[in-house]
Amino acid sequence: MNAINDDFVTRVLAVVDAIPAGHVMTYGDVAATIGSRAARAVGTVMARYGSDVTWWRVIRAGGHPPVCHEDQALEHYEAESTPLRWMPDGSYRVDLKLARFRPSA
DNA sequence: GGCTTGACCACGC
DNA sequence: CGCGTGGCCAAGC
Repeated sequence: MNAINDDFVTRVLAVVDAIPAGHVMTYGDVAATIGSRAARAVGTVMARYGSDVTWWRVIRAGGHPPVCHEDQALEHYEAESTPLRWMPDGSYRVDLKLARFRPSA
């Protein structure tokens, strides 16, 4: 589209920033949205530049947020009313069926 | 130039 | 989506 977003990192940040409150996207979906399959690269970018975006709206395909940030993300999910699914062993996961945001639709 | 790392995904059990 | 294995892609050295 534009030359202002020709950086891989900038595209990821733009997609994440486009996710509305209460919705989440998987790394693979973000990668596919920018026209790539580099789900891992998306995560790496988030780890470096995620401080400037709503990184908690980007999770894995299993519905589990970053291993070192699950408690941080949880507080954001409660604040954004994101649908959560609590597991019997005390853990939780985002309800992808309800919270998964699709830019294609 | 190539090798290693990484907030991953799809598939099989 | 419980767990383990292989593979794709991009950035850093």
